[in-house]
Amino acid sequence: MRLSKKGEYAVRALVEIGFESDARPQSLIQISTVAQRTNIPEKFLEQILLALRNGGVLKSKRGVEGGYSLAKGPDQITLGEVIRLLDGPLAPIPCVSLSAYEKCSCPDEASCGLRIAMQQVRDSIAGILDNYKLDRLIEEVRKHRATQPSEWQFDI
Amino acid sequence: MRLSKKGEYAVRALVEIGFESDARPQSLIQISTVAQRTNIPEKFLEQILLALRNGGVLKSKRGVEGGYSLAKGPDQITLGEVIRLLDGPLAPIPCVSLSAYEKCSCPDEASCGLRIAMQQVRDSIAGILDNYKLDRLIEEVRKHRATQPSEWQFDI
DNA sequence: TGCAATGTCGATTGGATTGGTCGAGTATTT
DNA sequence: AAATACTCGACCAATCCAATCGACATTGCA
Repeated sequence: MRLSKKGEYAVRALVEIGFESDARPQSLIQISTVAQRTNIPEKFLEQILLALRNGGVLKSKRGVEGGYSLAKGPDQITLGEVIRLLDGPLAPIPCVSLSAYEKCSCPDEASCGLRIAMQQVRDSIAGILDNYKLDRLIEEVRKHRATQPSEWQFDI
Repeated sequence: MRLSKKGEYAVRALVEIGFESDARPQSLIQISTVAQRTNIPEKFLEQILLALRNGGVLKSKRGVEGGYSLAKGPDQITLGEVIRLLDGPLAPIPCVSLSAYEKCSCPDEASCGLRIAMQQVRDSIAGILDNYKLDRLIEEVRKHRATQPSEWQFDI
């Protein structure tokens, strides 16, 4: 039932990128900068940002003065979307997944108790994460950094 | 965010064992029988039942005519307890786990957005699974088997 | 007493996943 | 052309997952 490092890093990195473009709109931020500020291994972060880009959450520009920025407003990026992109389906068991449904071994899904319980779990996780938007996380960090001028940078 | 086979099998096996002792109180049921009825590999099931026994969910009797039975009433066994026993903490990230707390890398947990979101997820998962009791699952199977005299036995 | 049925337990295994690294590309700007 | 970035694929060690094996301990019964 765990969130992987990839998923965790993705969220932390997105907050950093979103925070940046909140402060200076249209600005790009480089992998290496994000890596330093968040303390995420650079080459690992590279993979993660690439996945986010391919998933339509980030956009990138190559070459000198290149970098990453959000592909859409931080009010349109949900934790659910991000975590699914890096960690796969939220459902604890494939027979209750909408995005990656797979039949399980019980003969009658409708009456399978385990399935009914896991269905509830899935709905509840998705209900939370699909409504938790990036702007909310950025706002929290903004407040926090305003009062505590971040001795560390990696604080989401 | 997934439930392992161990967790899944544990629940399926417990329903079978609980169903049996519901039908014939005080009766014991052998690993091999549970394995056949649930279609779980016998040696793998052995490990699982042992863990459930050591966790106080099952009790066992050795030797001829031995077997397993529930260590307490099916109304006192929750899915949360069972899944924690086999799969570890429910929390998606250790910094929101009650049973296995571990500090994460953000300097201020109280204002960490990711943590706040995951806290909600944890509470909601635990809220569901810690209130979902075995008797409810057994009841569902009982109803189902009454109407459909189980061509398959492994149907939870 | 002996033996067969049963649970107990530790070791091992093959494969997948996780977390991460490396190095050679390719695009873009100056 | 050179410098700066992102892109992409291969690789790696460690861990976990699912399952299997073999030896052993306990019990009931003949």
